Amino acid sequence: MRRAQALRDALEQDIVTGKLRPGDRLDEQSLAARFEVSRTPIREALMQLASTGLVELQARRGAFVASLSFRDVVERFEVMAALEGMCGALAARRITEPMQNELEKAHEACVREASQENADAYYYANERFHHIIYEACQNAFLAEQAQQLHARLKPYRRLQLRARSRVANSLAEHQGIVDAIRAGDSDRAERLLREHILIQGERLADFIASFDRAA
Amino acid sequence: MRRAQALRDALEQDIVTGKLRPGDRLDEQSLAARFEVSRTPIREALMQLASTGLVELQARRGAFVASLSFRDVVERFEVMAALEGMCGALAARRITEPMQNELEKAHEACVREASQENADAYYYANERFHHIIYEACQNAFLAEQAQQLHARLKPYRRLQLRARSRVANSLAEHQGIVDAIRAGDSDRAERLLREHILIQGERLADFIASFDRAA
DNA sequence: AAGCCAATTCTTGTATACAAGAGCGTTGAC
DNA sequence: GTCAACGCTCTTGTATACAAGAATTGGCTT
Repeated sequence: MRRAQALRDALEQDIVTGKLRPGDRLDEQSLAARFEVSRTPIREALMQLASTGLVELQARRGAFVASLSFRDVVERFEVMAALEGMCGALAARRITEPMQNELEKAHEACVREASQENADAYYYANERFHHIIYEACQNAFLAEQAQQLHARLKPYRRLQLRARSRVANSLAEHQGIVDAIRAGDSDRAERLLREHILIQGERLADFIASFDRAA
Repeated sequence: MRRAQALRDALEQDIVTGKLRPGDRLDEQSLAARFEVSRTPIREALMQLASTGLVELQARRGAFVASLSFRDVVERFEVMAALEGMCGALAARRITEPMQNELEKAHEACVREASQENADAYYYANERFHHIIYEACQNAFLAEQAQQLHARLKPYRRLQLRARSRVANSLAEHQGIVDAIRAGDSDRAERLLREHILIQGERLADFIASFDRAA
């Protein structure tokens, strides 16, 4: 009945949306009761989530919603930068004409949404822009890895979009990336994409630092 | 009793060493009988292996030793190149003095083993060299990702070491990498390491191509 | 009164029993 | 003789029962 898969998605949703918060204990029995299944599929779902890093399993102590330290997050942004840079470099060499068109349309959508001042809509347009680059690199494994890490960093990426100026800068960076890919300039595409991500990490660091000072 | 973990390691060993071959069916009952445990920890181990990509789970059809297509392997070498490049770039900026010394000793060990014509010993010396670079980047997540992919590519990397000239070239490349890291030249370290890996992918492609022609 | 030890309880980890779907073989009909 | 359909078996997926370790609480000692 493939229940475990559905459970995995449900729990993932709860974690990403913040319904379950970092550090929360994930008791097998309670979850089993809540979803009206036995502990077996619950355990499967938890292990799958652990493999993606959303959940932390402590031996004989149970499962907890993973809480990334500041350092953990910065480290992941660094890796994300490397992966996206590689995607960009490969995309610049390998992108197909239809994909290039899609990329430019996605960029235009970002510009449109940014002017509407709708943070959520802009976020999704931005997400689509990046996903197209992942696909365009013609390396399914790389695309999958990039997408997985992208998803993992989702809650942290949203934080730093709140700064108004960041959106404007982000759009300018996107334009440069689109241009580099269209020109087939893989070195420039890689460098721009990598910086685009690293800047996000730095902005996040600023945000957290200011938060810490306020507290 | 944490049996699942031990089972995972045992199966992983069997797969990496070739005792279990790509495409082999992993029957839960047989494995349970062989390891004298119930199916439950076997299933846990299989799912963990699936998350690392060593095993492929087909719904309601069971587990199989994952067989990577030629394309899959090339894709993974591309990603490995990006990750190792990043490790090198960060290591050049962040490596500590003791780590630098360890790296140079590891390189010397490679040179020594290469002259002995002992393929296995060289392989392990080479592995240690790369692991030191992973650790030296001071990014635990990146190091973990690199190590995991490195392990996954192990069987394929060994293939291309058979060409004698490859070992000599590999040593020369290592020397360049050591120098770049010592000099703190992150761009050069990144480029050299990336090429070092991409060359392996290409040599492997040559090897497979020649194998296909012979067949 | 405070701290430590022990016992009980609660939770995870494993075994076994049961359900359901997929594959395969056999048999019957054309 | 061949093809198709039905049923059986074998395997996975889920539920439940049992074992073992961890935490907490209560009592005892200092």
